[in-house]
Amino acid sequence: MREVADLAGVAMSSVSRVLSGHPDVSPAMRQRVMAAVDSLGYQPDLLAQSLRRRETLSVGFVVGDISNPLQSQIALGAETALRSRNYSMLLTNSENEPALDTSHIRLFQQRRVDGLLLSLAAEDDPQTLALLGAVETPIVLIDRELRGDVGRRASAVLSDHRSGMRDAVGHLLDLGHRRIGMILGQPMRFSRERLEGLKDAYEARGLAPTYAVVEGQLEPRHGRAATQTLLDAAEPATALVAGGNQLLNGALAEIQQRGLRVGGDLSLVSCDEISLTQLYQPPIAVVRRDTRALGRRAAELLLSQLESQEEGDDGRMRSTRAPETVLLPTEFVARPSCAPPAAPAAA
Amino acid sequence: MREVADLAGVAMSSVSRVLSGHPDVSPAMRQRVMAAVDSLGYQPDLLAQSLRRRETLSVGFVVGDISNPLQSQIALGAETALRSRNYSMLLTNSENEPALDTSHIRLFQQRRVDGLLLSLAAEDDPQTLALLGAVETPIVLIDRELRGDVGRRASAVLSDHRSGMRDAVGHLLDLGHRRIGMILGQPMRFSRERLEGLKDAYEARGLAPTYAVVEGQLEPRHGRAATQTLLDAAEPATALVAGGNQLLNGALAEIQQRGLRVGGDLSLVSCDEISLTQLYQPPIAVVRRDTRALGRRAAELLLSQLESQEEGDDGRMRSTRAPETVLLPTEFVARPSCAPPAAPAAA
DNA sequence: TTGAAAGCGCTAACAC
DNA sequence: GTGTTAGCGCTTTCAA
Repeated sequence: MREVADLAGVAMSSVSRVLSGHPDVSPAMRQRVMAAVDSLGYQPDLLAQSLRRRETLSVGFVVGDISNPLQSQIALGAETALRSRNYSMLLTNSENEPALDTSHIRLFQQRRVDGLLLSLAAEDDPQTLALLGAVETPIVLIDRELRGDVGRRASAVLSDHRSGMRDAVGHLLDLGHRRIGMILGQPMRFSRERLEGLKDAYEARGLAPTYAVVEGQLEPRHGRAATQTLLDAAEPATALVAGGNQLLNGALAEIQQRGLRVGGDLSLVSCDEISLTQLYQPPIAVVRRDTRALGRRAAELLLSQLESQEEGDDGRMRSTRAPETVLLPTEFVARPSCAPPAAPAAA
Repeated sequence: MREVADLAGVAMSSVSRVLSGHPDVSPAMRQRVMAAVDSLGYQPDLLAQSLRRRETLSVGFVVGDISNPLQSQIALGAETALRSRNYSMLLTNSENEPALDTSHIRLFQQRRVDGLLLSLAAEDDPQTLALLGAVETPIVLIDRELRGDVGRRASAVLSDHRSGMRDAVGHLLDLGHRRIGMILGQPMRFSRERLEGLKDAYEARGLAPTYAVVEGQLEPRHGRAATQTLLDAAEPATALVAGGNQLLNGALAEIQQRGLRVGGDLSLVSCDEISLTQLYQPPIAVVRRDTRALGRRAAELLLSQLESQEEGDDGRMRSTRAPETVLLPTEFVARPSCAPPAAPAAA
């Protein structure tokens, strides 16, 4: 920048003003400076700019595992939205370890990110909650719900898992299934809501709670083990609901191993659309949602917090806008993986 | 840091030395400083540190579309490796637009990233090549090959698509297929290599080149359209090779629409393993590779360049290590999606 | 071994 | 409208 100023024969501050679009600059000055900038191919140093301006135009995104299609779609939506407003995204994987969540959040703070997008590994990790309580920047939780002050101070985008699952289980019940087996992941909001949706459907029909639920990790191994459990029970499940694509993978592996026909011997519903659910034969019914929009809305919530910031008495920036929680819909899509039970339950 | 120094009653420079592990610090000093750091919960500002040290411990990753499983697995591998050496990853999507590639690379430069991990949208975009020619930091290309000086100055991790495809097509030929239809993406290295592998297999058996190839974009739409083309040809293909998971999606959609049985009416091979290829009935043969290792090796190449840097005469850092190119294997996995043609070709 | 001082590249008062 | 100056938070000579 020094060079640009010299070449243009003006002060550095003038160059700075031109480049940052300050209103009080004469056209002549703008001309000279821009000419010098072009001839030198000058690019401002965002690092120095950030240090001085006290904002980095960067956002930290903590995700469990970016290789999971669900999460990478969220990341895409978020990155695209952030980029459209000139923010960059720092991405890190927590490997579903709360301890990594905290260390990454700490690192992002040291990098002075302007905000945090969090898809946490746990909703009740004390370390994480304590750390988040001390975080100064806006936070947006993605499909997570935190208790206490932290939960109240953070924005969030949530999916309405409950209503989609209510429809899904309702569909199975209406087909005649009574022993429905549900495979869930970690005890977080999405699991609780799905379970509630399941209960809703039974209750709405005045049916006894003859379902079975197996909780575990959102991993294929658990999907497979849970499927075994549910199929080997005294009263085997006639329909399975997999609470995520990883669980579906495990469930399908077990189903195939046993030579069961999906839709024939066993009905199946999964959560979140992936190419497998659409192209499997028979196609697999899903509770789906717009995952990309989930990421996009999360970024938008964060941006709206960032863009409504004012300098507080202590010199720190504080958002003037209250945190928001957005609930995005889910939709049950019936497909041939759901059919009446092979041996119909007594009506 | 000022506060820490005051509390400990020492100079800021001493605090700095303690924190950055300078050898010449007395144990007493270390004690005092660390006590102050702990009591204040001080966290160094990485931004200021970066500005001064002239390194950011950050790497820019430009990817076409992170929601693509292939690319998100690469990203996971890369991020994990970078993180293990304390680097952070800035991620951006080019949406397969060369123009976005360049603008993102430019942005990353302004953010003073220490290096670039690039999965470019095109291998021959003049703007991109010109820009890369001016980039000072180490670059690692991911499954891309650039011509000229730029290509020589950059490191790269490449997959050996050719040999895996040679085996795949060889398998189809040995089953009796002669009209093999190949669906490829953009004209980049991975497409060229796959085509070469195809040719290799025909030539190795002394067969006439009775294959058909359709090039296009790595998108489901192209996969579908190409499948139509290949199946509606005067001499319809009896086996299809899809050069990527997006193409497979489109191809399968068309195959199902036509009511064709994979493995029965039509043999099928895809590239890169996804849950669909493993769990489809029948399972789909693939040319697979360790995508996570691809990302990991890319990050490792970059790190080895970064860690062997020295200050040049002009004050800039230059790596003393020559760029490396690593070739990673692919492996053909035969599966029931490949079977003898319905109407066997004349032997 | 430690401290004082300069400065990374930029912006924001403040003065002219 | 433009220039001068101070300083963001840190590291790194240099001198003591």
